[in-house]
Amino acid sequence: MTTMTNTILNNEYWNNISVNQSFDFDDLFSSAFNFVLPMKNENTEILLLSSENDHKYSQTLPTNNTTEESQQPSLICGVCGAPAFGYNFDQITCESCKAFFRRNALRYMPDLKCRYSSSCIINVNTRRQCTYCRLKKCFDIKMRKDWIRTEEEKQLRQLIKLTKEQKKINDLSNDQQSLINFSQVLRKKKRLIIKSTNQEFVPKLVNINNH
Amino acid sequence: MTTMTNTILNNEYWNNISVNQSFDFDDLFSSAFNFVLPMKNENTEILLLSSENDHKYSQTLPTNNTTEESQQPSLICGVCGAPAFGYNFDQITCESCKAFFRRNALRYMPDLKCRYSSSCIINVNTRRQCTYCRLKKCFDIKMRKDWIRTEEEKQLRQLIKLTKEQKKINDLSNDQQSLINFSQVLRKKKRLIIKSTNQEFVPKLVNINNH
DNA sequence: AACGGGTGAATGAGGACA
DNA sequence: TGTCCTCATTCACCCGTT
Repeated sequence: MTTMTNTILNNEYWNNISVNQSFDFDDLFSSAFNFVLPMKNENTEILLLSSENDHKYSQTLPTNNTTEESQQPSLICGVCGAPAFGYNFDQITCESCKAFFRRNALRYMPDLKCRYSSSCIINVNTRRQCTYCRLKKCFDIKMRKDWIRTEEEKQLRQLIKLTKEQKKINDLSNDQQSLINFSQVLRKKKRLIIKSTNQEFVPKLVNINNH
Repeated sequence: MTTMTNTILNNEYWNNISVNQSFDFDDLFSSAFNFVLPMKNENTEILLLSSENDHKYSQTLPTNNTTEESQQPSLICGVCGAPAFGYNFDQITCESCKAFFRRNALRYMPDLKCRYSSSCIINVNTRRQCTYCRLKKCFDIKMRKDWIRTEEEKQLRQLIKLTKEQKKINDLSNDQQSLINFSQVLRKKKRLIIKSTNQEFVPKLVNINNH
């Protein structure tokens, strides 16, 4: 029954996109949307049932009370509906969807294939069950993957920070003490550099050596 | 970068996947169920009781059990009643029923025909005696066979893993070269710094890392 | 205060082997 | 078949920068 249809749909979809060489997830996504018909998922009922859980969930959460004048408009996550406390990647989301987005938004979509019809309902209870649909929903509500810092950016920030420290030390007198501190910073930086060579920041390093 | 490799690999993979043959056991099962008289299930009460079921997603909750000795809520397997330690395929089960379900849930049901009246009582001692009824009970309590990874999924995961490892190795070998150069640069720089601790070598550092 | 990142215990999937 | 292990993922919490 539906499983069959879903499977076929999925395969058709994936076969199609594999032809397409675009690496832009956004493109992949929009094509996915055009392709997949909204269809009822056999899990739907289960998912809907679980509203009790939702209730319990919101109950138990520490409602940032602090003298109960928590004027927080009690935000809810645009992805899963859990309580949220602010914006993450340009949309109101909970902590877990924030982390989820950070981890997954840059992944290659086909790796996250949905088992069903790419139209899973995402809520607090089901969010863990389908990475594809959760991520799809993140993009749906327009979370910005371009706000995730790249490895390069992270390394750069670190270096800048260390450099600042270094400069501070520099500005101090050049007595023995500062020398000692300095070598500490140097060591730290060296470690950082070595560490960074294990990651995808490498191209930069390689470039340096190629010239 | 390596993403490219991943992509290519993945595309090859997806192109090669045959238009998968979906075995749908739901159908088989529903017919099997029509066949079997609705009978009292000794675990039913447990299942209904299981507002512990809400505990299911308590991972997201701020563990209410804090003060208490975080004793496992002493869960019991919904299939055989043995001690359980968490959810497997969406229901609380013991390790052995988990393994049993993984191994059998995708089998063709008629092969497992019960030699009695398809109403065997399943408990820790009897669970091995009737594969059919044990499996039936698994489905009764709504274990999800669709959460068993398909061959496809397993292969994909494998592929992803291998690709990552490959990448790491690649990066490493690249790095060996760059590391050598880098440490040379570092040494040089260090000498320079020690020689002239009072000057503004800092910008130099930044520049080097920016290229 | 907001909102980036990082961490580590817990969870739950598969696998090996007796 | 059942036990025990490995490993990827999740998310509550915390830190740092702006």
